[in-house]
Amino acid sequence: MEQAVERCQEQHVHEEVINIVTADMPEDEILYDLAELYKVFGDTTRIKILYVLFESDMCVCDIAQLLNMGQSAISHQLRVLKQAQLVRFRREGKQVIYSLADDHVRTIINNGMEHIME
Amino acid sequence: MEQAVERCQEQHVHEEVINIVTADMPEDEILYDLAELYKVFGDTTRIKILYVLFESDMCVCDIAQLLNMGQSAISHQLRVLKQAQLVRFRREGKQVIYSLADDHVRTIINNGMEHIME
DNA sequence: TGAACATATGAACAATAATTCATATGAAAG
DNA sequence: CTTTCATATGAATTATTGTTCATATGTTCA
Repeated sequence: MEQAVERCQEQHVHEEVINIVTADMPEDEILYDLAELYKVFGDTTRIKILYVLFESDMCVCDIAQLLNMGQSAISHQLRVLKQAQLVRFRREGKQVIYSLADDHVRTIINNGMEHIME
Repeated sequence: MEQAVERCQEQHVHEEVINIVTADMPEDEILYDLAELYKVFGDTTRIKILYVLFESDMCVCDIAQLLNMGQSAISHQLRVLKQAQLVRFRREGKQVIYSLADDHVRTIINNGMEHIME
């Protein structure tokens, strides 16, 4: 991660710009969290799970069935989604029902859709 | 990727829901593209590059310098951003100047920010 | 309490990806 | 046309991640 500063022969950015960039760049921790969030969206299986949950709360087993995947794989991915606070869950008897955490999920996915649909 | 269908003892989702989910789920290719797009945002270095370009168009060397990273690493990541159509570039003499492709980038990043800032 | 079902979890393996190093390409200036 | 500077690219290495398999946890019902 550490690296010697590389420098153009002549510097091209104005001092002013450097100051603005440095001032506006969020803390490393925030940038890290942001990247972590997008990583969560960066997997087809998880995207599919979210799409399923757009329509209806659902138990693990039914999600696995709908996506034609193993229960364990879905469970692992649900954990990732849970940690990112994108889904919530409640127990109902033997089952665990998952649902979307909030509407950010829809917003974020829709924005992505817009971009790739150009 | 292929997997035997796993099925709950009793099926819990209504037939109706299955139909809706199946109807509303985008093509696999689209879901793949969507995941690919988010993967691009899912890396701190690329997020930083985008933040830098929010403020000003910039050559590779200056980006590397601002982020205190190697020229090669930045160049590799710019290629990824370029492929995702998130940045554009133009040649100016010996330098290659990169800039944001469009405003989706800001929108997407801002949405992510909102989520993690809760 | 024990059997059956639903889910979670840890280890292992395969696949991806980020950075570095070395080098190639390409432009400009002498 | 040769040197220098800016960038791109391929190979190698290390780190990360998704899925599977086996098994543990936890709930219900007989």
